[in-house]
Parts: sequence; C-alpha cells; structure tokens
Amino acid sequence: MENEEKNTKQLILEKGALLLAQQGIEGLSMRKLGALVGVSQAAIYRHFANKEELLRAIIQNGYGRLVSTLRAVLENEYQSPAQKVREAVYAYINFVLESPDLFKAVLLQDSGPARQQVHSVQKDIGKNRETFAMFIKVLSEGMAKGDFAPADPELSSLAIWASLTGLASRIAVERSIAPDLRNQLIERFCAIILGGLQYKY
Amino acid sequence: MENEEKNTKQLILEKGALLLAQQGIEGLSMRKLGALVGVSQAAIYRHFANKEELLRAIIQNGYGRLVSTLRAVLENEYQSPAQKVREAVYAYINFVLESPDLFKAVLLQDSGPARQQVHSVQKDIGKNRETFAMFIKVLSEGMAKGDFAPADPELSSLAIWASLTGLASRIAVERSIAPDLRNQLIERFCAIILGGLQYKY
Amino acid sequence: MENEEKNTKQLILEKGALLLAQQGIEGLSMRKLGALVGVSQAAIYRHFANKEELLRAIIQNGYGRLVSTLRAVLENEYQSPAQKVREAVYAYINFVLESPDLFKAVLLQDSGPARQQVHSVQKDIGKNRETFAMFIKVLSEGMAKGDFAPADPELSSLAIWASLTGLASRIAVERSIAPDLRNQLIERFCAIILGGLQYKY
Amino acid sequence: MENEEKNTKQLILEKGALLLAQQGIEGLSMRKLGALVGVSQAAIYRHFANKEELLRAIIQNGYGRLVSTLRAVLENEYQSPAQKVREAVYAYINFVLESPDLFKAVLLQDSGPARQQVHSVQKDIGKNRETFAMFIKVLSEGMAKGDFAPADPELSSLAIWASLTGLASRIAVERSIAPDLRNQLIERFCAIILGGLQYKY
DNA sequence: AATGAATGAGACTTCATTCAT
DNA sequence: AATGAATGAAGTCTCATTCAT
Repeated sequence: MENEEKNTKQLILEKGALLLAQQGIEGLSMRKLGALVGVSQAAIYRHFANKEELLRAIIQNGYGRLVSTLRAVLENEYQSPAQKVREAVYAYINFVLESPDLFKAVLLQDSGPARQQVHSVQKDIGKNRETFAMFIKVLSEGMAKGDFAPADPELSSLAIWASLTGLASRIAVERSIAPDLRNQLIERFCAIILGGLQYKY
Repeated sequence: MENEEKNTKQLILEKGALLLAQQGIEGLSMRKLGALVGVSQAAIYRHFANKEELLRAIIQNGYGRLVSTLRAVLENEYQSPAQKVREAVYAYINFVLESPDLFKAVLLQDSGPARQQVHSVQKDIGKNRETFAMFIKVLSEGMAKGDFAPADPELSSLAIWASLTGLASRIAVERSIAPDLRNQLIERFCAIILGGLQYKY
Repeated sequence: MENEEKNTKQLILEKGALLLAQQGIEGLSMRKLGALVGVSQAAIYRHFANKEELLRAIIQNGYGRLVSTLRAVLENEYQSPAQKVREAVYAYINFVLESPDLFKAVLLQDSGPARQQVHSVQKDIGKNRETFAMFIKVLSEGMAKGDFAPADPELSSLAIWASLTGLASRIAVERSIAPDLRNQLIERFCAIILGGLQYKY
Repeated sequence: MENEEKNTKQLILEKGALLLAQQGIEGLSMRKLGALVGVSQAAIYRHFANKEELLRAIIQNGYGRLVSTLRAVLENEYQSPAQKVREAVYAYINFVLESPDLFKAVLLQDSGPARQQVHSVQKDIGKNRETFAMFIKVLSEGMAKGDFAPADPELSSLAIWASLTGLASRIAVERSIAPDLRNQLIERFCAIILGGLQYKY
C-alpha cells in the first residue's frame, strides 16, 4: 500500500521539480502537473493541501541533495578549510547546473505569485541554518589555524555565501556559456574569495 | 497644466515601477496598473504596445539612474582603482536599497513564460556592456599600477560583478536587516573582494 | 437523474448551435454561451479545449443530420437519378430552413481571423466527400442510363452543388419569403438544373 | 480643397476595400484602417459617422464596378439573350475573382457583428434591383424569341441568380483552384443553366 | 480636418481551488 | 485515493466610439 501511494506522491514531486525546472515557477500549474503525472488536477490535493505546500515539498525534496552534498564536503576531515571552501563552491555550482530552476525557485525568488509562499520556505531552507553553521565553522577553523586572516566568521560567511549565490545565479542564467569559460570563471571566483580570506590588511 | 495631469505615460512608468517593486514581475498586471494609475486598462495600450514594451520601458526608465551613477563613480579621475571598486559596490547596493524590486525584476528573472520577454531587456541592460566595460578597465588599470595582482581582468570582472549581484540580492531580500549589520556586511564583502584582487599566490 | 442535468456538454452543443444560428459565428462567444447554458465561461473549457474545437463540435453535431438524410435520399434504390437529384435539393433546402445559421456558419464563412479555424472543418464537412461522391455517382448513373446528357459527372456535380448552395443561401437569408413563392422557386430551380442535365447540344 | 478631401476619404474607401479583401469583415477595424491610411482612427469619423456607414460606402464604392459591367453586358444590343447570360456569368465571376471579399461582404454576409448593418445595404444593393430587372428582361426577351422555353422570367431569374451566387461563392472560397479547372466549371455551369432555360418538358 | 487620449465592453483563456461522487 | 465538473477571479488584449484640443 505504501508503495502505491508513494508512487503517486513521489511522482508528483518529481514531475513537479521537472516542471519547475523547465517552465519556471509560473509554469508549475496544477493542471499541467496533473497531466504530466497522469492524474487529475484534483488528485494532487489529495497529497498536498496547497500549491504552497506542494512547492515547499518539491523544493525540500530537491534541496536535500545539495544539503547532504554540502554537509559531506564541509565535514570532510581530511581537507583544509581552503579546500573545503573550494569544494563547497563546486558542489553548489554543480547543483545549480543540474537543477537551475530548483535553485532559482529556492534562492532567488521572492517575487511572483508564490512570493509570500516561498518566503517561509526561504526562511526554512534558504538560510539553511545547518549548512550555514557548518560553513561558519569552516571559516572559524581556517582563521584559528592561520589559514585565513582573522575576521568575523559569520560576516565572512554571509558575504561569501551571498557571492556564491550571485555566481550561481549568473551561471544558471547563462546556461549556454562554454564549460571551459565557466570553469575559468569559477576558478577565478575561488581565487578571489580565498585570496580575500587570506589577505591581511 | 502639464503639471496637473503629470503626463500619464510617466505616471504609468512610475506606478508600474512601484507595482513591480511591491508585487514582482507577475504582480505587474495591466488591470492593477490601470487601477493604480487611475485609468482604464485599455488606456495603457495607448502608451505601450505590449506588456513587454511596458516592462522594458519601466526597467530602462528606472535603471538609467544606476548606470549613470556607476559611470560617474568608475570614471572619477581622482580615485584609485580600489576606491572605485569600493564606491561602485556602494553605489550598486544603494540603488538596490532604493529600488529593490526593480533590481530583482531585471537581474533575477529569466526563464518561464513571461520571462522570455524580459530576456531581451536583460541582454540590453543586465549585461550592461558599457558599465561592465568600464569596470573591466578599472581592474586592468589596478593591475597595471600594481594595486591588484595580475590576472585576467574580464574574468575577474565577471566574478566580482556576479558576487556583487549576489550580495545585492541578499540585501534586497532581507530588507529588514539592521543598517549597522548591513554596513558591516558590505564592508566585509569589499574587504574580501579587494583582498582577493590584491592577493598574490 | 441523467435526464435532469442533460449532460451539459450536449447542452453546450445545443445552445451553441442556437447562438450560432441567432448571432452568427462571432456571436458565439464563450461568455454568452456560458450564460445561455447557465454555467460559467470556464466550465465550457472542461468540455472543449478551444473555441475552435467547440465550433467544430457544434457544426459536426448539427451537420450530421443533413449528411444522413442526403445519404438516404441518394442511395434510395427505387428512384430514378432525376428524382434523386430533386429529392436531394429538397432535403438540402429543408435542412437549411430548419437550421439556417448552422448552414451559414459552415458553408459561407471562410476567411478572416476566426475563420481559418473553420477552414479545416470546412474541408472535412463542406466538401463532404462522401455525400459528394454519392452525388457524382447519381449523375454518372443518370448519364449512363441516358436520363442525362453525357458530360463530366464530377464537373456537373460541382456546378450543381454550388448552385444548390447558392439557392439555399438565398432562402436562408430571406427567411421571410412566402412558402408558396419559395416552393415555386425551388421547383423552377430543379427544372432548370434537371433540364440542363438532360439538354443535348 | 475638394481634391484634398477626396484624397483622404477616397483613400479610406480604397484601403478599406483592401482590408476587407485581405482580412475579411472582422479584419476591417478602425484602428487598422487608420494605420493603413496613415491617419488616426478618430479621423475616419470625420468622414464616416459609423463603421456601418463606412462599410456601406466601401461596398457601394466597390460594387459600382460590377453593376456597370453587368449593365453593359446585359444591354449590349448585338448579342443574343443566351450570350448575354453567359457573359453576365463571366462578368460576375471575374468580379468575384478580383474582389472576393468585397463579394463576400455584400452577398454572403448576414452574420457577424456587421450583420444587421449590412442587412440594409443588402436590401439596397444585394438585390440590386436595377441590374436584376435587366436580367429579368433578358430572360423575357429570350423566351419571347423562342431561345428559351417559356417560363416565369422572374422566378427563373431568381433561381439562376442564386445559382450564380453559389458558384461565385465556391470559387471565391477555393481561390487556389487551377484556372483551367475553374473555367471548365464555369463553362459547365453555363451549359447547365442555358440548357435548363432552353429545355422544354 | 485631424489628433491623442481615454473609455467600457467584450474577446479568449488559464488558474487554484472546491465538491459530490 | 481519485475523478469530473464547476467556479470566480484574473490575465492580456482589441474594439468602436467619444471628446477636448
């Protein structure tokens, strides 16, 4: 029984992510989603109370991957703080390249009809407390070890995370960019960030 | 007399920017805009052929300010490259603080049904060739003078600009942040970026 | 139970035909139709994807009668070709008298914005291959039997069918004509057509 | 002065006929017409009180040609009644081929928004009393001379005229038909009609 | 004679949601 | 757990027409 149900609910989540990825947040309509899943529009309401809840679920569902990847990267004992930062950047960008619209839905939206809806999601996920806390810890660690110049780790985290989001956004928008150039860009970004972290005034 | 009616077209642009600012790109409907301006929906079509054209006009109208501010900052002869970068950051952030959703409309949207419309606008403005070229020049100049470590100035520009966009986005979203904290964040951002530019491996 | 609600879809078709009949092809608006059926405009889209599909359905629905009547007439074994022609004329005219605007919608419209939609329908129905083929056969038969003078049966069919359409159109337009006069006109039409078919140069 | 005015008014009529021809009766909007003439929409109202009056004027303007051609044909002293009928058919068809939508607007319409508007025009023009009277006279003449079998000439006229309209309609609709085939069709039509007129029971 | 601005009505269509079955 | 039917609101846009200038 659980299997049966899971099928539909999970299918909705998957196809929903797909719709979101292909058509953006406006393209995710109950009608289309129902058709894509092969089920009536009304059926979706059996599984999710709202479009809001649906959206939240889709996002949480898809976002989990990034979070666990990031966690793995940031908690890897065998890497230096600088390496962790660099790997986190790559993990983040890879996620964005795989699901650009999921990314956009979560991190960049707070306009559109789902604005206020997503807002709460953003608070839950966008800030991503847990991951963020880990990132702060990595920076603190680096500063303690002398790898990074001393500074407020939370502020640094915020600044870098925001920068990373900006980079990701640009890359998500310009999907047609040559992979080569893209890698150079990412590399330069890492260089600047890590340079900035190490730089002493 | 001219003052009384305030030109309607300009009014549409202003109220349109306001709607865009308050409700995002989808919230900008002809219906609402008409009501806000105090005019019938159809009247808007006297002044703008399309929603697309309207959007383009609103954005260009509002975006002009930033471009000219940036130009002034980046072409100021009496400042060092590093100072120019810092001032550009502040100019950008100030613009975002004044018109957060104008910013969001232009820079963060890009796919979906209504978004292909914006796409061309983005190409015109988002890339913002002219300003961007000036930014590249500032970095080149800094590298030539030895203020910045040598690196590809275009790549560096792209990376920094994307980062700046990310910071701006975060600030735009979290408008309720305390000004104090905000300034610290901006300052830390500048420090990291400028540090990164100066850092030699 | 089924009777009570009367199927809505069928109701839409019927009221749609009525609207079409009373107000022509442009008068058939979703708004009006919804109101006439006693249902919201949106409800119509539950049953027909488009105005185009709706139109097609209405026409096919109403047109079926004529086709089957014509078929019965033209395949009646016990009548001479001339009689078949005469009966077909009367059947056609009777249909037009019963549903004058259904007829008009199908046969007289064909260009303009809304009309390209009808175009395909016209190809399906207007040409009415099947019925038309039967008509050709009747003429061939008559020529073979010597009832009609030898001539290209397809060309003759086309000419007569077009003429019949013209007559029908006139009658549809001038609905107020006295039945007596109308019958005389139809009779004279048959006489000319049949005379023309029998006439040898 | 008259010249100046004539220019605009006549231009409206001409471009109006063109619009009517290209886009059908729905395509003839004041907006488009104004643009086509190179004048504001409102300007049209300086010359014509209504869309109705405009339409009437366009039709009358364009229809004049047919009427005078038909008059010339039907009053040609040097031709037999049969020849006159044949020539009238060709004149009519040629007119339709040149201005198919003018034809449609005048003779086939009585649906659409302009329905009731055109109706009155139809009474004036569609029946085309004068021309029609001449046609009756030709038939009478033919019957008197023994070229045609005796019959009610008015009834015959009506039947033939309606048939001709039907033929014209078919030809107007299927504009892509090969000229060769078209001519054969017209010829066969003439043969049937003339045969029917001459046939004695 | 002409224009620019505006209007009110109406066009088709899509949306999220509800409800009886 | 699911469906088919329906709804009300909203979306963009076009139309014929009016009016002050």
